[in-house]
Amino acid sequence: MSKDEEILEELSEFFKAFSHPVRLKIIINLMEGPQCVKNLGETLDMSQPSISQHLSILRNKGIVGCRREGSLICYYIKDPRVKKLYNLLIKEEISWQEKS
Amino acid sequence: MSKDEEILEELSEFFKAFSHPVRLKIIINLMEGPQCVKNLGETLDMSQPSISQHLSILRNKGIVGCRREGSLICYYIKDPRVKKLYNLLIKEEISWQEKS
DNA sequence: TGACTATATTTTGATATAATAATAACCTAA
DNA sequence: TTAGGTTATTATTATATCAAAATATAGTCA
Repeated sequence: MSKDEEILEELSEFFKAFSHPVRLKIIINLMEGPQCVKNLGETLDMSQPSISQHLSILRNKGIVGCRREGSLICYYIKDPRVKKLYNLLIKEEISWQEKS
Repeated sequence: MSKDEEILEELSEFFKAFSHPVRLKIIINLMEGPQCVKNLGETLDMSQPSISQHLSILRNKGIVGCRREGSLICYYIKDPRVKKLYNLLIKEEISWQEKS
């Protein structure tokens, strides 16, 4: 695969991370700060395995990172492009998320 | 479906448009100006039905629009978010596309 | 009208993704 | 070490997406 094709592959994989409403929700939540899986599950009212699966997709793409904190595992936004994308296109659409 | 969920659905569908390398290529080409299907097919070296299928996906999401010009059908970027996204995240990655 | 060019749609089979349930792994604290 | 809480993985099934081929549609021009 040529260098150019690799770039397009990587970019399309990046966007694929945002192409599922649940993953969008997760990313939006993490934009407010690191969160443990348990909190995410409660906030989003979803089953633990489902959250965990979507987190593993985001992790494999390098979109998020995680660290253990005691008995919890904390996820955070890792890819700097996420913040840019969030500010440019996502933030303005999700008025319900606005923090004063 | 709640209003919020609809917004997330729409956003994720938008990003899904960018989650395939061929569609990225098409979008990048259209960012340089409207193109007919034939030109796209030649530029990207792909079969006509394949181009046409991806174009129809982009059309259904409102990402691109098209108009007939004589015997050709011309596609163009329609969704204003595309330009923002292109300038923010795509342009800088695709050095091979640079126009002097 | 008929032939030709350009584009779209449909169908099929292969592959990827998704949701759910079940289970495993890992930490902490008693 | 055992129990309980937290997270990850696996397996299964359903669904969606993809590529390729075949076919259909629509416009143009002789």
